[in-house]
Amino acid sequence: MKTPKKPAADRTVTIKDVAREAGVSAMSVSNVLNGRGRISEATADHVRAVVERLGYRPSVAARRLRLSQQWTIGMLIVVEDPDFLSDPFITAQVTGLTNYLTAHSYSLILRGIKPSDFRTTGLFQDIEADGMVAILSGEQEQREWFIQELSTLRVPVVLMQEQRLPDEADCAIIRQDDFGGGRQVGEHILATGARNCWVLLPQVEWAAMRARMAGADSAFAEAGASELKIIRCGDESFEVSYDATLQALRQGPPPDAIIGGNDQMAIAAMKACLDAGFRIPEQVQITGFNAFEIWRYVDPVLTTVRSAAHALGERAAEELIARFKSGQFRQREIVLPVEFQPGNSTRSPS
Amino acid sequence: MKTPKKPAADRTVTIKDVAREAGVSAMSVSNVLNGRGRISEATADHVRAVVERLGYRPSVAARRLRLSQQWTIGMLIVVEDPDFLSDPFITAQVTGLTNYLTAHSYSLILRGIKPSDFRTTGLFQDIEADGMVAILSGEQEQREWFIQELSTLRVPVVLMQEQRLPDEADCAIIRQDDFGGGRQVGEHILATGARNCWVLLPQVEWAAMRARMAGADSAFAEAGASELKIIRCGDESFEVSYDATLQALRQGPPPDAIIGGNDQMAIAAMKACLDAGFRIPEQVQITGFNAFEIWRYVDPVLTTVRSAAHALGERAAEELIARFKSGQFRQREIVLPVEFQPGNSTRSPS
DNA sequence: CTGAAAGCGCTTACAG
DNA sequence: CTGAAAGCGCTTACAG
Repeated sequence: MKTPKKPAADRTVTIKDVAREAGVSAMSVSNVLNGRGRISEATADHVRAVVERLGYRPSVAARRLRLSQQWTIGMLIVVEDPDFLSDPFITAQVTGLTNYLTAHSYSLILRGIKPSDFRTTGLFQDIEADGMVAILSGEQEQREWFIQELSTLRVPVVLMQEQRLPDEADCAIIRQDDFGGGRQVGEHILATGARNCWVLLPQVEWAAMRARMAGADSAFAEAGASELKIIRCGDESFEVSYDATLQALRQGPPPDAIIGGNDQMAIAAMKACLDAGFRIPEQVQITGFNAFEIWRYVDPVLTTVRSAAHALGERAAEELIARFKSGQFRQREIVLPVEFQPGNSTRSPS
Repeated sequence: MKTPKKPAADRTVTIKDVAREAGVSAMSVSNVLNGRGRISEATADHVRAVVERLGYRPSVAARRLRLSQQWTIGMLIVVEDPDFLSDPFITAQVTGLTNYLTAHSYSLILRGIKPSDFRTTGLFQDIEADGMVAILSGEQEQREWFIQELSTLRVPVVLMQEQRLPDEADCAIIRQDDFGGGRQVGEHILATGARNCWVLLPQVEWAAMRARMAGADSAFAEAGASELKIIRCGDESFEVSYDATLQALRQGPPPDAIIGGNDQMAIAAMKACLDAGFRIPEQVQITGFNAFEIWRYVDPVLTTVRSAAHALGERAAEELIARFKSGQFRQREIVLPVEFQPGNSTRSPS
């Protein structure tokens, strides 16, 4: 037996095949499928039947080339940690983004990049998208450099959690009210009578975390309380935050309260305090930030701030799609509210 | 003043522009850029300089159409929970996948789909990718239906954590040794003297979770211990698992041990036991599965099984890319090992 | 209501 | 070593 001829079914079915089979022109098929132009119902039905029978699926690549539109958003996560989705604050943003995009027939291309790699090669230059969303970390100067690089793609850019609107025109920032949340944390702690407080921050700072601390700081400054003492952790991991807290506790008297840069760090600090023999919240109070699922896992339940991460992602998608339609961002700076959420790791205000 | 003419810089720079500017043909530019054909060094350098000066960026869409290759993998996550990235087991797989793909110049399109939506419309038919990776949940019958639908895309498919190799030819499954891990958990618990045990499972089962329990079950059956009692939780969330455990505890004597379907559920069960006044591990032992960061957050530290989630994602990408090159999967069923990790939520074997 | 032609921006044989 | 032509699979004016 000879090698059988490649069956027709194995070739890609194109719009021409459908047209030929249906006895119409390719453009009629296109019109039927896209609901454009005027086509008689009879023809349309017939075309649809042939499409179904042949299993025709339009080529997205051809459509993209023809219309120079990609129906795609690129999401860039620029963090040092290769396990870039381990932070629930990031995953919630990604989820919100992709859920909104899917509902509006857009695709999401997801990519994590290390800042160090970013400098050497354009690791996102091959992403052909109608717009980009980026989560940046690191120093201000580095972030500004990223933003400039991003602008070379010549597509609209939304920056998540960036605090300062860049000069680039076709760019919007969207963030939650970290400063306000931090301020509420500070006020709450002050109201419990705490005065001497620590702040737990990672070496590589997030702009958002800095804003949280600035908020707490402003409350302390107004109240005339002593300055917040910064405890630097190598990173945000449980282990490192735990060790940093324990070491700080060994070097002197404990603080009245520890303000964690996020929930993860706060929980590590809580464990460190407990292991060092302090009672929470009687001796040391603890606060976190973000209120993701883990915040309930600990005992006592963490006082924290409920963040709008999922909403941030959704909103980014919404604004971007609106931008595509109107030609410019309707708002270049968007701030979503956060909600203070008292737990049992702090005392009731006296 | 009249409307200024659209500046040249605003038009997309094509390969023709570069060719004209460099005084060569478009194909020479293409050859220089792709390192194909024989081009004199002098010409190549000149072309590269012009590319740089004009800020030329090749059109991926055109390249895709021409070569009918997408350099893109689609990742489909079919779960009921719209917050589909909240499970660290899933995010670790996604991260492993995209990290490997990025390193090999592939893009990842990420999409979460509800099983219910899946049935009605092809929510992934518009994804034009060279291959697909899917994480499926739900009943066996439903998953089989998904797999069939996926095969209509006519691209290679890798199924994560699927236990049974489907009939579809161009399809591979990759999973970790959940059965073996579950068996080790069972053996460990039996060795501590526990006999009367519960198992915590969500209503909507994961094939992997079922395998874990089957593993534990086999150890119990061999030892002649009493059957594992299944406690059904509405879902995997902290709240629901907590409530289900508490309710079960109220209805009769506590078990010697509770085997959680994953870490999250185990931690919820642990809290429920503690809140009900039981000591862990003296009165009730607890085990989880996966060993993600949260397993350390609790006290006592959870006995669990370290999973290979990140490696699963990487491996999926690797196998898929190998499949593109060779024309067929080199292995259709891949099982990665897991590692039992004893903590303090179980007693030492006596 | 329907169709023939042109073109989106590339790359692959095929010639020279 | 270099180039002119054809074509990937669509859709958009433009005619009829």
